[in-house]
Amino acid sequence: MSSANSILCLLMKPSLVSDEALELVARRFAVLGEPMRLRLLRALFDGEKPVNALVAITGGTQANISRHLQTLTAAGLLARRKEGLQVFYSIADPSIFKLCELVCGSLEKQLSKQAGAFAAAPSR
Amino acid sequence: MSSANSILCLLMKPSLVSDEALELVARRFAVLGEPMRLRLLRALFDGEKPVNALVAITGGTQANISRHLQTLTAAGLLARRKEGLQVFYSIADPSIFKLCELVCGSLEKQLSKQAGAFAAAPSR
DNA sequence: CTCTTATTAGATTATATGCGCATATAAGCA
DNA sequence: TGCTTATATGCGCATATAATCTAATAAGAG
Repeated sequence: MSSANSILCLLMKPSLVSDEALELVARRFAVLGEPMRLRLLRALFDGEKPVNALVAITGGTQANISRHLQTLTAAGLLARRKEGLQVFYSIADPSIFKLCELVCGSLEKQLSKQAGAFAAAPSR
Repeated sequence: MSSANSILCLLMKPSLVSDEALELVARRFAVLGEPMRLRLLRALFDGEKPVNALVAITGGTQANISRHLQTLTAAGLLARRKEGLQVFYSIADPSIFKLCELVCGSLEKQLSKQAGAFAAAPSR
């Protein structure tokens, strides 16, 4: 059943996606829609790190970082591992990688097209 | 240069993604983070439609739909074509399809795993 | 030109959310 | 038991943005 639904998704029939599912999707995108949270994900791309390291890397306040980590974890994107005083976070959902890839590629293409509109303007 | 950057992206080195690029990515995710905008995209998955049709399908007010269409167009996700009195919108960025696929799949997996945590709890 | 229809734009309000401060909890150590 | 470090959270402010209302523009018909 899960795979059948997945196949529908693959067959590009999102009109069959229910409104509830759509809200979940929107929520996930919204979670990814904050620069600081993306910075955290970027910092975690090469492996798990404790909170204090993430605070140092991102330059945010400890409280703010903790909140964002909570948001990301609640969304199922990060995993939490406690070891003594420290808490280690790591990326739990590998789909993040491809998402980043896709959006990066799309934005690149879009920007280079816009740039080309200036440089390669025809004899119009 | 563009392709080199793309390759870096493909090689999973987002730590090299600049903060500026990261803001752009966040913005794109944020645009996709509103349910009504996803409903508009869903309505457009099978081809271009005029605004009044989108208003009817989504059930939103005309003014609100217009604003969201503007947001999506400004983000480069939709294309606008005017024909007489009507304005037709269509999906301009095909990466949307794969994005939806990825997130849908990820959420599906996540939810079924959560469900399984209840049903298939071992003899613990 | 005037009327009608389709779409967009401005202004306003309501809601949500990021951030920082202070503090609370938790874990280890003396 | 205190003391220190690491992390989490309650609260308030500022801001961003979604939704609604009221017009304003644009395009065709009479």
